[in-house]
Amino acid sequence: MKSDQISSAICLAKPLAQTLSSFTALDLDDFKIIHDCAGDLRSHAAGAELPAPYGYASPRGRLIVSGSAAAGKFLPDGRRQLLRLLLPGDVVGGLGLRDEGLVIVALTELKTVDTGPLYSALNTPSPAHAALRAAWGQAQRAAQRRLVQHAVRLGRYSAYERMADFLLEFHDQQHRAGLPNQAAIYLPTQEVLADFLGLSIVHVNRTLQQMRRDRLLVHQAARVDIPDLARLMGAAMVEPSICERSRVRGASGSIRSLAAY
Amino acid sequence: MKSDQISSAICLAKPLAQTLSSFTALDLDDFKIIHDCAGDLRSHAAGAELPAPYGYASPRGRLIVSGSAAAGKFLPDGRRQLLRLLLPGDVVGGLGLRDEGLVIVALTELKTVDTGPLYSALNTPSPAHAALRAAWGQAQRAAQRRLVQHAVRLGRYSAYERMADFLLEFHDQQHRAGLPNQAAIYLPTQEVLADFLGLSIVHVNRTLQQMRRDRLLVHQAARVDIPDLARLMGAAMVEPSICERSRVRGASGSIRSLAAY
DNA sequence: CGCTTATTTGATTACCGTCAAGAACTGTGG
DNA sequence: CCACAGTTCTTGACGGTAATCAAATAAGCG
Repeated sequence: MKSDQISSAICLAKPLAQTLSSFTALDLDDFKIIHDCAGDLRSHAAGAELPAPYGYASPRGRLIVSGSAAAGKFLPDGRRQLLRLLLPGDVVGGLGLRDEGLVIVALTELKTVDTGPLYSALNTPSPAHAALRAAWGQAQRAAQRRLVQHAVRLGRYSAYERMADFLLEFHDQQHRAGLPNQAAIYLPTQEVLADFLGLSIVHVNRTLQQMRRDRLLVHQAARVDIPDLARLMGAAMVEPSICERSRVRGASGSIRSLAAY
Repeated sequence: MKSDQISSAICLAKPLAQTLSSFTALDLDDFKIIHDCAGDLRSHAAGAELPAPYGYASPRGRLIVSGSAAAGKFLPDGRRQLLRLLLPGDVVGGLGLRDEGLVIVALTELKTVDTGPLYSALNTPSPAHAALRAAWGQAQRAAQRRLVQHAVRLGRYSAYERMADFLLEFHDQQHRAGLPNQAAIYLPTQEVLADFLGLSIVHVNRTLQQMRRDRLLVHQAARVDIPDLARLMGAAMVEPSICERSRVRGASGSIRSLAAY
């Protein structure tokens, strides 16, 4: 294998490695497993619906390496409700939440790879890769918590609260996956936001504007800066004290060691 | 063990046996396992919040044998969003969806038992109880599907659609657990309904009245009759053709054999 | 038969959706 | 480099669904 292929593969799997090690510190063997998930690279056009073998019905799961997608349900009259936003580092299908009945659509040009090695490591009950399994379990539980919180938002939060809470969650999701700038996140189109938050596109626009006027965020194109995380948490009714969104720090050392590998 | 104790235990576990065998036909050994779940019977007063060891944090899971409960999240200002309605036959905690961060409240006087034997059978990778594990897995996936559908309802369904879809789901849930009358279901108070459906109590009342006027249901006290299931499905935008709510029939034979046991 | 809890009803408000149209941004080809 | 078509974003006007407020039944229950 040539060296540029290796570095390319590292780049592909890095968001997953970052995300998992944000839950539990991994060792070098675990990173090798993740890094080996580079087979069967596939592209999907923006707006395309992922066929079952590459979506939740994928037998071993597929890792998103670039682009973004969303899982949701489509109603017969054209309405749709998105339930998960999928970013690089997210794995769909295979083990874990299958979310059956959901459709996955590519929001942008999307690339995925097969997760055969990861699937094998998670399935073997051997003591090896215990940390990897632990991290995987935590990631699955985090995804489940997000779904639960999403239902709570949709049922009982106002548009403003809903947006604030979502922005915090998305912020967490993106930074776990390795986004460097601590105060910035990147949003999908307002139409996608509307279908995710159960709002109309017009109301999403007005809500974002209101939050800008309230200095909760600075907003240019797809990039959003959060000048005061604490105030945004206030708007989302998140107790800053508890902060269940804590992260395991110090994993970056392991990431660096992977780059050396 | 005296004979009346046996019949009492059978009665306790029957909703769980019914539910599981509605997914996959079980054999006698499986029923024995379920029937053995009768230890550590506990009562909780109506309105009480279940302490962690008896809710989702229960190490091996607890089976609801009588009464009803709800899992949901409470907001600091008093709003609450319920996410699951728990009936006899439902198991909370232990294996399966842990739904962390959720609180369980007893809606009525509630009795639960420990599920030690079931937990052991599900955890042993032996070929014995394969059917039990399969049924358990399907039950877990059904619960996950209900959560997903709940989020879709909360996000994109009108109050009327939301109520219709919920009634169908609740109908399915109750009849899997063994409710004999095919056309009837039993509802919690309208306040609970409101907190589950993300509506105000007043609007729940008006929505139910409208459905009564539309002859979608006949409504006396907690009991609701559904004269025309197909029309209700239409109101909930459910394709009657696909009918993913299909049931494995013929399990009643096995249930009878348990009674003989 | 009072007490509490649950259901029902009316009046009013507001949040958010819909409709419509213009502005800004994007990439494309001449 | 600019005209263009196509998204995406923005803004205004209006309407409807559902929340809120308030109070009157009705229904369990000791």
